[in-house]
Amino acid sequence: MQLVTWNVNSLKMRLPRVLELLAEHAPDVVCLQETKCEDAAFPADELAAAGYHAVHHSAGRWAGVAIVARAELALEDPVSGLPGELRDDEARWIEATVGGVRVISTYVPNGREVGSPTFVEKLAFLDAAAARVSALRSDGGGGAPLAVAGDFNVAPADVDVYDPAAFATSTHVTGEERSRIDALLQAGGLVDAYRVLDPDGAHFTWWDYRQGHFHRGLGLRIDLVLVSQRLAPALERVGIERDYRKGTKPSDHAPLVAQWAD
DNA sequence: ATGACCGTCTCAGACGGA
Repeated sequence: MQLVTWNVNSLKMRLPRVLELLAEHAPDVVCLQETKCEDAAFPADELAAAGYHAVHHSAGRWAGVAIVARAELALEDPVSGLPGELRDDEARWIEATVGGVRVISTYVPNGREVGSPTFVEKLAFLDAAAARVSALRSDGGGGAPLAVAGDFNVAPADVDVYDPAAFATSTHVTGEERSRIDALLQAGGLVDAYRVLDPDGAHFTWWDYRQGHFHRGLGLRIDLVLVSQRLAPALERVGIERDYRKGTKPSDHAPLVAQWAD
């Protein structure tokens, strides 16, 4: 299976680049974040013309997540929302079973400032995510493996940050956030798929639009695909498609592609 | 290339993003 996760920063603005990705990679599944797309405006027809269908969780102008799959692959048992999240109107979590894998697309709250109300919401969201993957792990009757993909808004280690000193007082790097990523992995029996094949490399998935950060190599690795441990030996490729951060109307995030043998 | 972001909702400027 080939799975892509991509924070598109508006599906409406990014649709040409999304269709480009579908044509180039022909992925089985694409997890999208920040669709910023009302239900009525969701581009189902354009995706269908490309041979894909989708389930979508919308909050209107902000956030929004979707799971897109090849039309031949059913999107079974879709569930929107995360039990225990403090803001259940923000559309940050969606699940569906695709090809025997329980796939989740998530957009973790940014947190803005350490200690702010939204930072508290971010930590609570990560706690709720850990509880949810623990439940999915234990009650999976058929033992469906998990793929939790999305924009976690946490850089798991200092190597995932272009300048750790510059982030000394920032969100995305605190012990509180990183320990919750570790707890999420533990709760779900998951591994960070990117690190399975590249244990040490400094490679990023997000670069600020401002000040030429992309061209200066100043980014963060905050987009992750977390897979059940039993999938780890089957991983064939986990790569960041940097070219999608270039060209006409790029998102500030690059797609992350994970491929494993079925 | 010596300056410097993008998208949303609304229509000049706020708000969110990380």
